[in-house]
Amino acid sequence: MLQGVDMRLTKGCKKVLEVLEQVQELSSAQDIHGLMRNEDDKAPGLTTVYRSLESLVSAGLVQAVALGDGERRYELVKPGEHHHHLVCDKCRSSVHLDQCLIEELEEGIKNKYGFQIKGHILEIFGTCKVCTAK
Amino acid sequence: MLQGVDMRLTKGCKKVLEVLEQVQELSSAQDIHGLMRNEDDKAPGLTTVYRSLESLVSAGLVQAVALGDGERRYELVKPGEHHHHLVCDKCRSSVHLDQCLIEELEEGIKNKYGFQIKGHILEIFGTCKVCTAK
DNA sequence: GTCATTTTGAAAGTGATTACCATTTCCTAT
DNA sequence: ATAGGAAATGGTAATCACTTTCAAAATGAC
Ligand SMILES: [Mn+2]
Ligand SMILES: [Mn+2]
Ligand SMILES: [Zn+2]
Ligand SMILES: [Zn+2]
Repeated sequence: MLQGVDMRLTKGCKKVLEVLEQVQELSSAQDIHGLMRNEDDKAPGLTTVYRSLESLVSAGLVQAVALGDGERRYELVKPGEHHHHLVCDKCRSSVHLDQCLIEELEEGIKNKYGFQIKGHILEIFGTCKVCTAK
Repeated sequence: MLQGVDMRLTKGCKKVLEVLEQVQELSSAQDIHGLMRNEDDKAPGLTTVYRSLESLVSAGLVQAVALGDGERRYELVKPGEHHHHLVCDKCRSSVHLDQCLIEELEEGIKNKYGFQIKGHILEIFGTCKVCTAK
């Protein structure tokens, strides 16, 4: 899983990866730190968690997700890939979409506006199937 | 322009609308406040600017834009409508897209995932035509 | 082992946004 | 016009995620 990853795998990074493998929800830095410290008082400090997440995002192993509330979330991704979500207002669960809807538009936008796309944010909010049923 | 708008148009709101009509860039609450205070020491305070923006967004006259940095931006929109942007990393200018790419997907997502869409965020980053030319 | 480099983490700092709360303004009934 | 209650205002303090600082601890090449 970490084949050919071009980065120093510090203790902090390894611990963060462990936690992200466990929970498969979107987790904030503080969530991750809290989970670590629950089962080990000697787990990395919050600063290290932030730094590790930064490294892991640069390396493409983790993606950062902006939900528009001031709190960034993180999750494991297939190296170098990314995806978007349907986030439920009620239960905060999220459906992970299997394909990016934006990448296929890059060519058209480049042609129409002369704009060179380098990144994007896209998240969809609403009510999930389970919560609608209630 | 304000026909049939269902909200109390306070002094603060009017002043905010004035500023947003002038600048047609995405502006933060603090930008707006700063512009007001530049030309009038008695202009509404920052708290009022935030409150006014909240009302105007509810009324559908203004849209809030999340760019993923912790600072919300605002801009006038055609009442009840919204749109998305191509934001240039270099000069921070933004192209306002004429159609929402997500709304047309709502039906498909509803059918595929049983997810009822209520909102979304979508912003695209990169380098604009002008900055690429340099 | 020695010493330079990297990593770590508690505490302090930052910056946007929100909560408080006392004062002012507005509106309506008399 | 006036009194009184509701709404709006604005300075200050608080909040909260995140970043910076800097000194101590871990690492690793020689
Ligand atoms: Mn996901
Ligand atoms: Mn716009
Ligand atoms: Zn995408
Ligand atoms: Zn849209």
